[in-house]
Amino acid sequence: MEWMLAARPPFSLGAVVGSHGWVQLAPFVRDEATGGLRRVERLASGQVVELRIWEVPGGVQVEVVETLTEAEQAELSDKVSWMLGLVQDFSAFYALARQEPKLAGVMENAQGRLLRSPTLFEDVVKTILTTNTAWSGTKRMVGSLVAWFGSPLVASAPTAQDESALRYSEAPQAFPTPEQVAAADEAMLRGEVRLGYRAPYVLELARSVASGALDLEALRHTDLPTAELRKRLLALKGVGAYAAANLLMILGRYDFLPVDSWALKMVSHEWHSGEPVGAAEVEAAFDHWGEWKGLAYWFWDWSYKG
DNA sequence: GGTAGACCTGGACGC
DNA sequence: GCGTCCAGGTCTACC
Repeated sequence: MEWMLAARPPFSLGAVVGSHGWVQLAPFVRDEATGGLRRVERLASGQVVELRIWEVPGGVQVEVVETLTEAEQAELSDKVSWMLGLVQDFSAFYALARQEPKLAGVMENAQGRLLRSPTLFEDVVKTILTTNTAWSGTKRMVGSLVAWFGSPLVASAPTAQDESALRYSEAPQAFPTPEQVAAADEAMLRGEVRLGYRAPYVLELARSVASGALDLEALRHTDLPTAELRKRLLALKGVGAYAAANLLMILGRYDFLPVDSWALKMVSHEWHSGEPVGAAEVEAAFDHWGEWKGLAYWFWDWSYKG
């Protein structure tokens, strides 16, 4: 079955998919045939489906092979809308960006939305797995986590033994739920999934969410001030200044910059003749963009391409 | 509040 | 093929 979801204009699915590296992380798959997205998703009912999403005039078309109940279809619509930021409004940012040649074209290209996962749990895990590692390491760790703990798209009838046994699978799988990760132990996350020292961070996060002690998903729709929301994120083990800023961007708050080694290099060449700079210089470079500084930084047309 | 060192892995490099 | 070095953010202990 398939259905259409409307998007606030301007909208470009290609711009969302290309907004950052998330599309390269399982279970996201870039759909080369349509320029859109594919993704295996587990529904609240436990059913596992493969979503296909492509752009149509006015929004996106969503397709799954399976027949869904009304509730399941509504759940998927909510997830797709959140992932693609279909209702996000960037008109205030575009009005400011119009004055800045380095941001020329952001409105015409419908830039602003950042691809996000259906749950904040998934985005926090992925963000933790971007820290202190190369991008290839992030892809490997996320892929391994999905392969070990995700729900398979096509499951044979499980036996009692299968239910308790963990099996690595490269078949298409959904991102694991907090409960599925919480059932692991740290040694397994270190030794098999090879998360390294990040293993206890991911495990603690999963167990906090699974036990109900931490309502992470509530932060997706909170009206907390950005500074307070940042404090909540920084309270998560493994989430520091960079990771918190990255997550705030995903949550639609752009007041803080995700300053990493790449940002330091770019700002160094853009405004300091290649001389080493610190986080303060990066912040200063974009401070005048106020609540939009994160987006200005993200879509800046850097002179240095190295 | 600021800083040094440890954490873990994969890739680059030299032998 | 093996060993060494380095890059990549965050945490903890210490000052």
